[in-house]
Amino acid sequence: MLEVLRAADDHPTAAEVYERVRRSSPRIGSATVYRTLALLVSTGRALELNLGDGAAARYDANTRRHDHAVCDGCGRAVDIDHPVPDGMMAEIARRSGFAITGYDLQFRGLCPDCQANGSDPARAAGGTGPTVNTHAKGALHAEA
Amino acid sequence: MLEVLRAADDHPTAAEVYERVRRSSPRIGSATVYRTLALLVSTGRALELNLGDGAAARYDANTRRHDHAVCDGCGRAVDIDHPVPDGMMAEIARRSGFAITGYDLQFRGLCPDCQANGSDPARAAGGTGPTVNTHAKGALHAEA
DNA sequence: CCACTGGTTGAGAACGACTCTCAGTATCAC
DNA sequence: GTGATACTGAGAGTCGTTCTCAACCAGTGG
Repeated sequence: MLEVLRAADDHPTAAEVYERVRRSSPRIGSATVYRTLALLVSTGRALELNLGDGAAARYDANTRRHDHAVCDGCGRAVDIDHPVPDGMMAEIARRSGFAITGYDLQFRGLCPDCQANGSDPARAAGGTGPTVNTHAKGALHAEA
Repeated sequence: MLEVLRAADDHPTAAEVYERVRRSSPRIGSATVYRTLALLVSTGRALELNLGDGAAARYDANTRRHDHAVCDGCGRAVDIDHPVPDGMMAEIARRSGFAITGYDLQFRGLCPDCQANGSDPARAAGGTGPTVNTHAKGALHAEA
């Protein structure tokens, strides 16, 4: 199961992981996939991502701290490695009174493929992309 | 409905909005609440938030661009107004190739109340907080 | 070899959040 | 009043996820 996750360069949902694992172990059940995924996350061997489109959680075998850029066109998510400056964290902790332990940053926009395919492609570059319309929710926090 | 949202200084879920609206309009149905909420979001009069704990979406009548700090203890979310520097956006756009239209930033940690009530309070300060255990998912991306 | 124990599994039911469908109702112009 | 149109509430349906439970398995002791 970890192998499946490591082999995936996209960020598969639990359902996608289930489907891929089933190719090698056809008798596996979805409960086992969810259980194992939760175990991997709790032992720090995988990361669970909520990419804010209200759709299913996604999983990532890259456990280093990193953020994501999510395409409003095809739903694809790519890794971003560009930490928020410590000074900003400290400033926010000071202003809010919170003891900040971590953060979660996602950028929204159009991936290079969707930019090339027009400004509002109908998930042209997809493949494993979700089927929900992420535009309504994708507008969340966006200020073009 | 907008009034209910504006009167709320927390970030109510759709179910909480439904419950509050029902006090003044007892015959309203949940479908109408979801429809109206979606309308408010699409016309830019409210913001929909996915606070990454896998729970229900939350709504916010504060439509200015802002971020949130979410308490791992009680689930409370407070507004943060501290934009990511433009230079960082440009750098990420350049490196990823994305046309970035917006972003979504959440900090995780313990709110002042939960810090005062011990390091792992059983949602002591709650009230309208969600009932799910956000710790498993709260660990998402956190590096204490 | 067999019985027992404890952990893991798969199937399917259950759950919560959300969306869809559809009949009923209100509103409007005529 | 009549018909067209839009909106509403109730409830069923969908989707992602979790729970339940019987079946299975490995290990242990006899």
